[in-house]
Amino acid sequence: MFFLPIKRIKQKNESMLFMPELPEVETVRRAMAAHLIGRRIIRVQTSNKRLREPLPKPRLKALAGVSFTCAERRAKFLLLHLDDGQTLLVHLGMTGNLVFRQATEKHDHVIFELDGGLSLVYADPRRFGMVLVCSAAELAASPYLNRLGVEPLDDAFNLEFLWSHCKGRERPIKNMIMDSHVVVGVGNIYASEALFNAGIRPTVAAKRLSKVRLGRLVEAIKAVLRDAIQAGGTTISDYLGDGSGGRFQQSLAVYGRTGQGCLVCERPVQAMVMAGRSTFYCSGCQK
DNA sequence: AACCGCGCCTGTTCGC
DNA sequence: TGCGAACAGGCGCGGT
Repeated sequence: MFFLPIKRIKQKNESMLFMPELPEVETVRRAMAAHLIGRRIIRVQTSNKRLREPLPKPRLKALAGVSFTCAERRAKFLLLHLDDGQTLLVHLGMTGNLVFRQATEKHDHVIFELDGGLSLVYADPRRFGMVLVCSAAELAASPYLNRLGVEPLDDAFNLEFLWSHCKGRERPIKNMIMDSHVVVGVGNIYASEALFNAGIRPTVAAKRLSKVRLGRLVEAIKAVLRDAIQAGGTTISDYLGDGSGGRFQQSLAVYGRTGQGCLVCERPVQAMVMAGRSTFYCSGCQK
């Protein structure tokens, strides 16, 4: 039994909040690839709660007897392929988690009892996530997957790509990089962090940014996501070793640090709301 | 066409 | 002290 390393964000009050972004989802995918593939489902139990989509209970329960063959990630979706040709399409939403454990907890929504006595649990207190069963045809036609932008860590996400999207666009650069039809997996936290690292103020109109600065932003996005995945991957081996449930913690330069000194220039970190989302930046380091 | 704001959810924290 | 409001955010959708 082990725990998955979901990043915990420190709030003003020192309490912690789960927030799966792309690095966390990739970390979960790697854990599934390592420990779920090849296992057979003995029985499936579900809650009666509605997630983002209603749970397909009959189709979930009908999975008894099939085995997991492959774990993929697309954006923040997990694609857990099965040997009957179907795929579990899982999104962790804001508070979802896939974890191996025996004891049932309050917010468990799907429990896959596996051969070997292990259980895989989908838990999600705020129920922003989803667990769907898709045939190959349904997966290929899925509206959730079809309109997604490029993967930020793919070569296709590069300066030319971002520049072509920013050209002539009035919208703020933060909204642009958080638009999943453009580039996927850049959530609210990493958007603020990447813009800080690139020295770009989140409010700047996309079309005002030079190619040089957009190039810095592309690299900052890739770097912050790569670093976070690296850290998540490190903790996986840790908690497998001693079962202590290691937690991946990201050191954040601006996110959630309103009023605290910038780590570079010591000016107080500014907070504002953009497109309904809290946004953080340093007025000294970001222009 | 481009792009913003809303609503879904619950646990935690804040203010009165 | 108790209770309601505010807040956290991914993402599709409706509206401008």
